[in-house]
Amino acid sequence: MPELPEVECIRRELSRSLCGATLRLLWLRRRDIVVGAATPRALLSNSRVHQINRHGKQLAVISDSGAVLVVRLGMTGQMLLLRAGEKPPEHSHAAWSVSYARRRDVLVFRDPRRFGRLETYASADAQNEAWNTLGPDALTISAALLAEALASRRVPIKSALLDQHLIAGVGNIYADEALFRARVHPCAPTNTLSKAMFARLARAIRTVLKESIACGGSTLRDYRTPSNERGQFVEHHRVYGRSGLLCLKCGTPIAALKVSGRTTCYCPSCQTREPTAPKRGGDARS
DNA sequence: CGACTCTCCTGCTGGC
DNA sequence: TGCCAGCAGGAGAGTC
Repeated sequence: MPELPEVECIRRELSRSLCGATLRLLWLRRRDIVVGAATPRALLSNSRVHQINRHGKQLAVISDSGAVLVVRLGMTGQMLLLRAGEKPPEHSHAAWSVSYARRRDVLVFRDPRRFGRLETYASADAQNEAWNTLGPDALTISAALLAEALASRRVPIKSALLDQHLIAGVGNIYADEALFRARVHPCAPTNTLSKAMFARLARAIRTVLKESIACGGSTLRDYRTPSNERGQFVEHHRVYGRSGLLCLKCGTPIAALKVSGRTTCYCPSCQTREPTAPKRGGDARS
């Protein structure tokens, strides 16, 4: 499922392919995936792509006309670039022709499970207003910002990390991976985390997201880049999807439980529920 | 407001 | 071999 690293990989590839090109809406097979006006104009038909931005897991395609199309991929959403004439795969809901200087391609929004959405905005201001309800972007989150966003919550830290209004971009995979790297138990109440724990967690979130981007993201099953490539970061997962296997650090079997209804994998030995007791001579180094 | 639970969706998996 | 329940999960809506 696309989380921040996957969406960032998609953004980079789409930026290379679409910026400066003109889109034309070819078809919209399902009106119900569109939030807002679903007119060709709102869907950027006959608009030139100026820029593609990302915040958290969302993409914003900014057009020269001022209209903005926000793409939310949900669990199984894909933005695919097909050659003209290539048959769009099943569950493709919208398609645009992409005019370049010399060739044409087809951009397709595909989403089998249909948790994804296309949101249309008449202006960048309207779109910014929507993004302002999201928390700070996880890729550059600082310890201070993370603590500020979360510290007053009493829910398990894992639940807080999944709430896009608190911090944007972390989903189930990277929440588990970051908590493991920060040695924080997923059920630890957020308001009991020490300053040192928030510092480790912020660093772990940035690191794991950057490493995943460098690997092209994590493909469990559905995720593909616009040119249909799989991401390779699954091979670097330390806890997610490793329930019952041994912790790579200490050899304890990785455990699984449910937090906020989400499968959560963690190492019962490496990840502590309580702040580390300060050692003689000061708090543990991060 | 915060914290839960429910709901939307399809495709894969495991049990019988 | 075939059927079906169960599960996966992002995020908004609804409830308390």
